[in-house]
Amino acid sequence: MSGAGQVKKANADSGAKPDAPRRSLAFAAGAPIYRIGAPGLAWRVERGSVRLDADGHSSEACFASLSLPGDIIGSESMLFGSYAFSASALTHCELSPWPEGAPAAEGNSLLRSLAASQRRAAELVALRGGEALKRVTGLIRIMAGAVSEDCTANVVLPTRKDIADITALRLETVSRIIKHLERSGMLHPVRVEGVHATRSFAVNFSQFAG
Amino acid sequence: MSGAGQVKKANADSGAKPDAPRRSLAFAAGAPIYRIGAPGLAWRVERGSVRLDADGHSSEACFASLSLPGDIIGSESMLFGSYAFSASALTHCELSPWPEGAPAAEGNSLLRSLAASQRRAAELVALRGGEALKRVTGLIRIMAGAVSEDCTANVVLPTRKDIADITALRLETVSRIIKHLERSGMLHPVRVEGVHATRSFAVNFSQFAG
DNA sequence: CGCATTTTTGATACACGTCAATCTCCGTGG
DNA sequence: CCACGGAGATTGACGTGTATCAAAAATGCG
Repeated sequence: MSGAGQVKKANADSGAKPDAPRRSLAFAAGAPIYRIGAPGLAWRVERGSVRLDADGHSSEACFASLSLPGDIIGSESMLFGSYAFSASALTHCELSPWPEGAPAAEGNSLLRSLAASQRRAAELVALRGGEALKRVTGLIRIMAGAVSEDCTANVVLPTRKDIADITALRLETVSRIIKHLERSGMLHPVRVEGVHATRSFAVNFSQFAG
Repeated sequence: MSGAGQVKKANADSGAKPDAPRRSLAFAAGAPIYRIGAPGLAWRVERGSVRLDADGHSSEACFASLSLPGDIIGSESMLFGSYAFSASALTHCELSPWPEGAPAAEGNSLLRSLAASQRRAAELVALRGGEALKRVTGLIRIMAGAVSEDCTANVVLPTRKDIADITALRLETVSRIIKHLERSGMLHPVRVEGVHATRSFAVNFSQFAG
């Protein structure tokens, strides 16, 4: 979603040995990664965030899942030969082919990604109920990842529209809430090269309620 | 949840050969199946519906997932040795140990249950956004399972409270919507032995909007 | 038959959705 | 360098779909 991101794909480590398989691919925020029904590989999200969309019966994509670093996406193609969801980059992200090692003897790896998938699904479910403020702060916490000792972290958020789709709110509501969090001092806009000024924040978790 | 269901467990096929492993276990509506943190097996839902709950930081369980016939639950215990969610019966249900065959060489089976888990998660996400009426009819459609040629099926629904937890609505809202569906002729109460009169319906899908 | 649980119904309030205008940020081209 | 235009974000005013609170009715069970 989020309209206009150009399809800038790039090989992340172009300096690698020529015979080695590609290590990872980078996608700009908003860029499509793969489309439902298309054939392709499974991927591991190395950095950034990815949005999965199910088949909205018309052309409008409907949000299905969120994937963060460590998550596996597109594994259904190993079974069906094609993707069951569309994927697009919520923020700048890097993916690497999965599984990386031997294709067999990965039973435990599958089990791990199954467990991870279920935990992520439970988090998503939680993000779509309860009051709007908690949904948005919940998403921010999940996307922030590692938090330093002083309860501080940096986040790059998706567009307001994408946050709205994830939390089942409206973009205007999300905008109001994020502005409110800024004014409360929980979020500080941070300018990062190449990232929209409205999407990169320093978060102060000590002020978070939950 | 739905409070009071007693813990009536029973071996479903008590007449089986004595040396054969247990085939399946039955649970009454509302009965707890296993608790988060406890050790145990993975199960396949054969009939009925199961609710999974994550760790609500106080004692109140918070809805995490819904499992229907064919779904695998508790597979995380194969990895961690204990359950990551609590499970309880939404309706009368039967479970059988999983995997049933040889414990190894199940790679494909894991892949299938991973794909199924992701599809189910996407359905759940869809049930928690949009207008209340569509959420409830969406859940009814999912729980109805097989639909006959004349667009008719039978469903046994969970309590209003459980439906509310699944759809992120309030129990009063759910009650109003179901009554509305009854009066519109989309739902007909059906009395079934052993099931609460307010939870068993014949559904007429031809009158459903979506 | 009487109690506990679940469901239904009503009245009212508010959080969020909706509609619409404006503003900021950026890239593009004159 | 500045005018222009588009995408995303912000803000305001207003409406409404659900939540909330409260009480009665139905259902199931001992």
